[in-house]
Amino acid sequence: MPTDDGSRAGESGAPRLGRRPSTTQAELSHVALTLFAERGFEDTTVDDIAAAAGIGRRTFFRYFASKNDLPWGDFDAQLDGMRRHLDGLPDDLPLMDAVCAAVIEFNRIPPEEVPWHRQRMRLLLNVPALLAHSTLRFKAWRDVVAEYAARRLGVPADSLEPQALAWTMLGIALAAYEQWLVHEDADLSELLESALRMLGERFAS
Amino acid sequence: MPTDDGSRAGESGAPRLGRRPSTTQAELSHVALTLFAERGFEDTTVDDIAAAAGIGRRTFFRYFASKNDLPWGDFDAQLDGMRRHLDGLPDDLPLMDAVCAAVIEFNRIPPEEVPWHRQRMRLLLNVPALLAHSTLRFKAWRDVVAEYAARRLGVPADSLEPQALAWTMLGIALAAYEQWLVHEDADLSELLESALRMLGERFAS
DNA sequence: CTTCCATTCGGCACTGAGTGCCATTAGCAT
DNA sequence: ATGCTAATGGCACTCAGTGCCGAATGGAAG
Repeated sequence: MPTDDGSRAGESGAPRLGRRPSTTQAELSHVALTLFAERGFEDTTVDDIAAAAGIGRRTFFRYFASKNDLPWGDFDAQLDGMRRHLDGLPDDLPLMDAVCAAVIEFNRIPPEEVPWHRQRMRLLLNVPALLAHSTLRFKAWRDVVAEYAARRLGVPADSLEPQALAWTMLGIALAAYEQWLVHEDADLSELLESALRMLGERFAS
Repeated sequence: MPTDDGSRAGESGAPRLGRRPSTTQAELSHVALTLFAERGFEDTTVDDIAAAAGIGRRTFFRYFASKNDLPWGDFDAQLDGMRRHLDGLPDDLPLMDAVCAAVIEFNRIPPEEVPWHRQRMRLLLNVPALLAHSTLRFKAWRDVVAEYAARRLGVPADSLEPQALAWTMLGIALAAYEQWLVHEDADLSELLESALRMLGERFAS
């Protein structure tokens, strides 16, 4: 999901009432990522970003609740995608297979967006403040997995089994991401598959 | 490790030079936890804590790098303990068994400290700011696991297999903790064992 | 075109975390 | 007393985030 610059009119059939927004989340995110790449995350202030985007500092905080949210873009939309993908899977597919497939599918990225995604993830996993903040997003991700697992297992989503499973899948995904960031030529999907396979073998013993 | 109030002299055989510290990490942590229990984490300022402890605000930040570090106490010492425990295990014990044993051992807590530990963990896992900050501590925990696994497997500690394993163990531990916090009468060790067993069974299929 | 209304903008002032600087204080040794 | 060492804590500063409120913008109704 690259910055959808240009036409920022579309939207749903709402009659459009009142003053129109002067920018977009994606636009701001794009501007900020560029600044972060130049000066680094810590050395870029919210004032810098607002100024570069041509808006007031106060306005910035109407588009993003915090500076830490900038690299995440529309994560919730992604989550909805994964939720739908999971719900669309046949119930006779073994639970682990389903979850693994969803994780791999969720992290499939078009080749042309790989560089952007790499930069974003490098920021998220390497800047301490962002890594810390990520926890809150990861929780939302885990909830998607846990809720699916809970449905399949016929138990509450906050019970041990779905929760443990969700944590495990997150761990696997992040371990794969860390490898992906280190090895420029690596393929994320392959790393994920390999990590998932490894876990199965290790636990089977 | 409750607050070691009273005699704050002991230490090693250092000749003690210069002015003595006017308080301790444990003391501050204790004061803060009490305030958090009364007013909540967000509504307790660092000024409040410093005032309650009878020190200057500036001094507070010489004992703790941030307000978020207060509930963690001497986590590094705990980590050293786990590291030593792992290194002391026989090499013919299967890797997974060793790691599982260490996780359970690491989270064994004396019955009299259970209430305190519960309050601390409830804070850490329920207050968003603390949960986010926890990520950084969890990373140190994961590194201990990953380094042990790496040694046993004869691969670099930052390679996929140890990292994925470390993430998984963390996830299991936290899933167990969440259950423990919800169920007043639950036993943490049993929850951990049950979660670990579950993961094995699920992956074995 | 004017008026009304919804919605966004953005300045201002404020809180609170965290930091650098530095003079002051407390303990120990000579 | 003098000197050395280490901890203290006040002060001023930066920056993230928030509440308040008037100003700007654009569509719709008159």
